[in-house]
Amino acid sequence: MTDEPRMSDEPRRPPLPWLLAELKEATLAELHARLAEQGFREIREGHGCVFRFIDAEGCRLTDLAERAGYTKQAVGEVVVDLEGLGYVERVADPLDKRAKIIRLTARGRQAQQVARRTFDDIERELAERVGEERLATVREVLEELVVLEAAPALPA
Amino acid sequence: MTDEPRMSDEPRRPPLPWLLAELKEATLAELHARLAEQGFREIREGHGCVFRFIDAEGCRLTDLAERAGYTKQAVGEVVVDLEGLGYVERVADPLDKRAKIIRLTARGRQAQQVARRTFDDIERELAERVGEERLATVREVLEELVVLEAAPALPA
DNA sequence: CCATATCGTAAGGTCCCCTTACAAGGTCTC
DNA sequence: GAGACCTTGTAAGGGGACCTTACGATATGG
Repeated sequence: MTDEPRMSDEPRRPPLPWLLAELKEATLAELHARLAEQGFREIREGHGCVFRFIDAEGCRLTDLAERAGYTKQAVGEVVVDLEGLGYVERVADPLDKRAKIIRLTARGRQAQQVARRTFDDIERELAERVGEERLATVREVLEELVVLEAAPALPA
Repeated sequence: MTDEPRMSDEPRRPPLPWLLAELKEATLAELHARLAEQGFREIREGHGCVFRFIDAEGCRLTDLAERAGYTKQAVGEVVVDLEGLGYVERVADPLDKRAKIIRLTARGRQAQQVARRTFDDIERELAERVGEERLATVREVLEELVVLEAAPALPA
């Protein structure tokens, strides 16, 4: 193993979190640029927690918040915003008068579909640039590490 | 090549930007946790643009801002903050009365050193978990993509 | 000497997320 | 059923990390 302790005159390599953040920013910027091109100019990064986690028949704010790992207030604001933009609608839950069912509108579903396709497109293009296998390794490693990180305590 | 267009009933894989963001958050949280353990509790993520880019003899705000890719105002606020915390000091530039030289204090250098070591520690631990080669691939691919992304136009 | 560029700062705004607090509606127990 | 107790969503406020616009003070180059 080449285990040189790093000479102090050689340039430091970029911190891993910075690399991760940069690529995240780049890919996300690309996503939103392409969404904008296709008519979804008002969609911002923060809206993702709804588009990503909402289910097809709709669900409650509490569910979205839990899946996204955010507070209900945070997601609530996003939902209000998306409702104003016409991507989402809220209807009273017939089974629970406290709750409201949040559902994608037709336009919302369209946006979701375009976003998903675009994510795949972007990832495919990255694979073309660095090699399919290598990018596959990146995804695998990330998934492993993120899942591990997300399981801090074993269920009793 | 296994090129199945993804059955609509199989669960969607997590978006790449999300994986990147998650691992970034996890590693950065780990960094700050370890910094806190070692007495650098006040250091926050936003301070990184100074610790990362300042040079040993100190430099000007403008330099920091350019290296970090932020505005002078943004970095200026960080510098004020770090000065208040005793990690940085500002001295008048003898060669230019407009400018001030920003330098790490002894404590600042100590923090920088600990942070750098900790970045390396964390990365080494990740490598132990997923395999040295695989993590090396991750870093290589990230560096390639980030560098490519950062060079949008060829210099004339 | 004067136009112009650069150094840092001031003031205010945006985005994305959090905490604390609460009213309205469910649920469970006796 | 009548409380006690949990949920559901909202209101109000705050913080961190950035940005834009604008400026006063110094440097630089005709």
